[in-house]
Amino acid sequence: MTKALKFSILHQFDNTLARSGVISTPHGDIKTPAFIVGGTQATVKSLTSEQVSSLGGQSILVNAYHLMLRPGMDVIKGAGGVHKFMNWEKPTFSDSGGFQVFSLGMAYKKGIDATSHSIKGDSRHAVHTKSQLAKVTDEGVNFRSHLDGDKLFMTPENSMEIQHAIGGDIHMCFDELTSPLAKRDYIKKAMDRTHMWADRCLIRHNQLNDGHLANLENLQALYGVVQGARNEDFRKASATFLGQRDFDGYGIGGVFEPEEIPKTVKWINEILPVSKPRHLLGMGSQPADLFLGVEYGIDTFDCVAPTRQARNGALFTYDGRINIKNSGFKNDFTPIDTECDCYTCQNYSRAYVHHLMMSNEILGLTLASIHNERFVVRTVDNIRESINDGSFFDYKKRFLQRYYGIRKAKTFLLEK
RNA sequence: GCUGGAAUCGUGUAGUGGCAAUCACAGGAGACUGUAAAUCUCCCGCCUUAUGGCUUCGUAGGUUCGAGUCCUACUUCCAGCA
Repeated sequence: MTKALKFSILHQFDNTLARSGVISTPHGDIKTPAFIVGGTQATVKSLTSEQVSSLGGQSILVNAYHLMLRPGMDVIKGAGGVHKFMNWEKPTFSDSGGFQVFSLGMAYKKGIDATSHSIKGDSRHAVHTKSQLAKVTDEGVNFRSHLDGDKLFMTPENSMEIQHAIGGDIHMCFDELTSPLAKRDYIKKAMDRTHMWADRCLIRHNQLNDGHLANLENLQALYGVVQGARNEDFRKASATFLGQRDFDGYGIGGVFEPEEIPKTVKWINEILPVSKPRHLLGMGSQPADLFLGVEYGIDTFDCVAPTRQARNGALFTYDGRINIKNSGFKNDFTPIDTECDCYTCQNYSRAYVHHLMMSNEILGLTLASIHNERFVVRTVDNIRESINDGSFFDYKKRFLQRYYGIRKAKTFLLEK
């Protein structure tokens, strides 16, 4: 059977799960490990597609739920697919809407802090609110549009139909994440449902791909998505179940805490077929996530944090994160990072970006986003090179010690 | 000069006899991980670790148990009239 996606491993790093390779799609290649840029609504917020390309972005991830609501599939089809719609010719991932089952469902207005798996003090009572916008059944998910309250029903099948209409290269199965507060029984139930949905996604996906056989450039790929929260037995069961299916690759979903990355990813990647690419969904807001993910076998990441944090003033430097809005930068005429090769650092100062952010000027969002996205993309590119030339652990140690300080970096360097 | 009005946090305001300091902006700091996010949280008179103490409604008096609030004078500003 003709496949939409080909994955070639170039280097398998000794005694680890880390590897480098190339994912080939109808819209070109992705050198892995790679950082996939978050472009939820068919836009990387504040950046043109040309800017994303210029900063080294190899691929963008768009979202089925958001694009279904607005502008709607008729518009995307009318444009000739998402690549033409947003003038992005490179490989494109699409997400299924599964994350919105979580963020508009269990997590909706409950103050659930994904990074602390706890409930923020003042909103404790909000656990009992019934205002969530998504309710899950085996058949699918009842949504209320977050835009206008409209009733929607999303299923594994129509998620695949939407993703095929969007016309990206790599799709995700429609899945169900569980709240960090969920009980073991529910985590199992959601995982089993995710598996059942994965089989339904695969069937519908193959039907839709059959319709593309006349023009092989339209063939699209599908990743199964591993769930199971923080439970080792569930994660391994999920990897086993999905690993036996004929997916083009795998997404790892439902990881919330950076500390979970090494062990969770290791449990899974020791089981998933070595020959298929693995994508860590939604993680990668700080350098340690990227190094540890790769070390334990991740090939691609996506994360909206670099652009979101940039819009809010938190910028990466090799010496740690800075908040460019802080008053100390008012008269600082040096670049955000003197070693950074991004467009912003080559042309503008901290004082200027500070001024733009304080004045709520939209150019500030763009310059800050270019810098952060370039910083993360370059970091993963450098990690890839370090795998190819055998210097991964040296590079990891040097980078993390400088970024976090020697003491904090130990946490990440002890992992094995 | 006359008449009327006004004066409260850095700024604009709320408070019209009962523990002054509401709201917004400006400012200070923090958070953000498959984007309900150019959003959210905290601080923002002074001293403080404070759940603590102190100060303060243009100035000076007065009325009252009690005044940012009522009365008198003054100062400054605004409007109108000369």
